[in-house]
Amino acid sequence: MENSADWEQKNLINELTQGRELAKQLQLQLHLNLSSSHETRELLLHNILKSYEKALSMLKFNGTVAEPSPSGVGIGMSDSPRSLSGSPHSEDSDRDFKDHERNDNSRKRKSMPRWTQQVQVCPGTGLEGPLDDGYSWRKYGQKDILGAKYPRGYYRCSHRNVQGCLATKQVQRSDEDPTIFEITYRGRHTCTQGSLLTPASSSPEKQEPNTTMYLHQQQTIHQPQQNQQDSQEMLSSFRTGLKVITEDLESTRQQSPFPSFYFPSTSSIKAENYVPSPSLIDNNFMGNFSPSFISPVTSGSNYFPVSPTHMNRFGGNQNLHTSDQSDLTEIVSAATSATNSPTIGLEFPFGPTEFDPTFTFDNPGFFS
DNA sequence: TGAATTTGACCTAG
DNA sequence: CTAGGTCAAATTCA
Repeated sequence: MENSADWEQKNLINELTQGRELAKQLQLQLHLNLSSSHETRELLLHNILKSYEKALSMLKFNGTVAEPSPSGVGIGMSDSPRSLSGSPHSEDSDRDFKDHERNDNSRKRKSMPRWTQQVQVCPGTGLEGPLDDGYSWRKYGQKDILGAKYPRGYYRCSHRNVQGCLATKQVQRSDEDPTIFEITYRGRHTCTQGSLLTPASSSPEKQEPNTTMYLHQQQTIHQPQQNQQDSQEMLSSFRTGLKVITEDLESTRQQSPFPSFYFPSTSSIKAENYVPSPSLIDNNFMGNFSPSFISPVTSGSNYFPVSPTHMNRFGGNQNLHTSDQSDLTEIVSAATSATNSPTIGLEFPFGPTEFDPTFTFDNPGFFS
């Protein structure tokens, strides 16, 4: 496994290097076409370069240091899927079956991709709670978190039993700004939820009353590799407002060297869990992941106020992404970076008009 | 009545 | 040992 991981890592680096080169080329092109409006593009290019470089260094670093886990290709995360090694067995006396199940879950839990999304709701609406991301979730627990003012809610896909979908999410309200909810998704949906196409409408979720409540949304991706659901989730994010903080990078995607568009991500990279397990990759994660996310860290959070209208349109056009969620990912990262950068017009792969291109990037200092 | 949520206990990782 | 995450019985809701 380590070999494969190592291999993946190399590919990743290779990929990133290419991306960097491409960015450089673009930069050159820009120089040739000196047009005022392109200045911002140049800035973006710089960001891209920086992002790639940082990612590269990170990957290299991790490659040599952390990587014991089978799936852990990347960033040094503390989670070793196998760390469960010895404990569980010794104790199953009473809970045999439970144990099995639990072990299984734990294992998967750890190796599952994880990404965070922050959503801000409008205080005035009186609506509170996480928003609907198009999937139906069932709450299975709540826990007070140390240092957090509000408890964290644990949800799992309601199709878990029926379709064995292991996707889960955690919803944590920000103590500083109660209107902001941080939603951490884990695992991908293996179920076929029609709700994706028909968002909240049919969703049983009561936590989220209406999409109109969200003003902003931010997303932090800890792990790339997702499938449609990811993109869909992201899409839904866009649907509402959006803000994304792309954070991790994984760049496992090896096939498409270049995404339809790149963006420097200004967000912070947390790289907490990074586990591109072969199986996942197999599934097709890699195929669609765009490196655009490799972003250096920037702490800020940026919000994208998007009008409901746009969002709706967004949601309504999900089919556009059926085959390539990387677009979304990219979009997401773009958005993220966008939030911090100077005014720039974004062009989304699926059509500029779908998403309000009037973003204003206000990037104070890029990442550095 | 069935389904979803709540809640306290249990388990695991760090 | 502690905090986070999950389970499952009890409770609530539609």
